[in-house]
Amino acid sequence: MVRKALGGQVTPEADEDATGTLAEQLFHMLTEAILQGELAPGSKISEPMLAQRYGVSRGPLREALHRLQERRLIVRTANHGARVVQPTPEMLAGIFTVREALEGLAAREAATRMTDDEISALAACVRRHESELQEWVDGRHNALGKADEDFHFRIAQASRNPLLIELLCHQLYPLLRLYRSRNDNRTLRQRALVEHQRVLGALVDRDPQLAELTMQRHIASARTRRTLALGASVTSEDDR
Amino acid sequence: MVRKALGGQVTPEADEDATGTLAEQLFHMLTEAILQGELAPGSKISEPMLAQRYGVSRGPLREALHRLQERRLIVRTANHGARVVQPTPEMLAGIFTVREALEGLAAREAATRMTDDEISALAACVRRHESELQEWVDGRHNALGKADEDFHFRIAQASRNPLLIELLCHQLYPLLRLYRSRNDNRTLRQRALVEHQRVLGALVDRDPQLAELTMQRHIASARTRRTLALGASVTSEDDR
DNA sequence: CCGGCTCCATCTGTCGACAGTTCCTGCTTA
DNA sequence: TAAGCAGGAACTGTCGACAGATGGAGCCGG
Repeated sequence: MVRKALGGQVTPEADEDATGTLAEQLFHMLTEAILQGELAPGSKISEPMLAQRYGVSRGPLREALHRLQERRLIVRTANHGARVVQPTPEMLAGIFTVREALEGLAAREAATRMTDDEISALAACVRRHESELQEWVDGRHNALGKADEDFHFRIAQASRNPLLIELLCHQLYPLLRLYRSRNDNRTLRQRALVEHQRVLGALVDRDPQLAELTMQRHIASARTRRTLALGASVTSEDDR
Repeated sequence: MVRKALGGQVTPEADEDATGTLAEQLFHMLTEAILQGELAPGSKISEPMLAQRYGVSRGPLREALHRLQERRLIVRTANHGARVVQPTPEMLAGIFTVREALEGLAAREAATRMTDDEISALAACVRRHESELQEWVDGRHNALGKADEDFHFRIAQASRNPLLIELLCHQLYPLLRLYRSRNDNRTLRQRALVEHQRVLGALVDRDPQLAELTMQRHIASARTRRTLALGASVTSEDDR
């Protein structure tokens, strides 16, 4: 009956979802809606509108909104309502700076804590990434983005640090998806693959220092790519 | 009448507090109550009881609880209620590991971004710490703890990274206060003062690398002190 | 023609009440 | 006597409704 009664172990894949309570479901639905772009960045969130749209009352909806506020996906001002967060280049740079530190830490910890099975799974993940890159078809970049995220997700899990896992997987990665748009071309992904292989190699060698360094350089490389590609994304979009 | 009617500019210092809305007030009150120990770690939270205690309805209270859940100060399970988070030595170690990375990053960024005035203020903070240490009186460790936190708080602010500031000041530092108990003696605080002076020196020299390293060593040193002092606090773990 | 004021529609914040579930208590029965 | 079951009390989850506040439309005066 109880689904997450376990105390200290973290299931590597199973995300919490469909927990039964409406507020929980709404929280996940709204998170996806924001990250998918269904709720436009900067747009105002009307509680009655959303309540009708999802067929629920305003009570659970407001509870979900308060959680989204803590996740920095929406901004609430008293008596003015909530707005979807507006991504800025400065915030993106800040996210990558923090990510470089945290993912480097995760890779360093993973180098000593990862099991052989997990390393094998990670290697398979990289190979899948590679094969997907060979049979490239435009319009599939969505699946590729997931393969990339899966790589980082597995390393975060292998750090065995619940707080670090939470910060990376549940806070930084979602925020990054706000910026993940049409800036994935083949050259960049090939570059990312090479860097992933380097990190994997360091993990196979159980070399914490090298794992941290290769991961940090990978994030830094991704930052320059992302910020450069973001140059033309000045959205003139706004509504009040 | 309108308190924060401005639209696009964010006030650099003013923290949200006493916003008028009950859910917001409750969120801060409950945060303080948990961190102060008024709500015992691991204890169950009864919504009707808390609602009566603060003289509000369950609606705003539940909204505040959902925010606390995202801050990892309480744990909620569906249809079972909420419990104040139970600190564990493993979690403490994880917090310090993350903190070492993030505060090192903050110190590195602060070395180049901090203004001269901010450095002066930080130096004054360290001197105040020093003078308080000289006129030591037992029972005042609470004020000293604030002085220490103020030091790290200022450096975090000087990183100019909103996400980093949020993670450190609003997530990690509160979590740390859960463990801050009666383990502050004079020798340890003297040691901390010396380390603070080293970090300050690196910042005065505008040396990012040295600032990061001294801060990381300071956190690591604090970790060993804290975890050692925590040896006897093995609370009999159970619930449910 | 434009600036300011008034009134109103809408929304957010808050409350009380109802339904479903869980846990505890007490009784029944082997 | 102990295990199992039924009943009820209390709590969580959810909903609809009311009060205060905000923003805008429209009117009036300069």
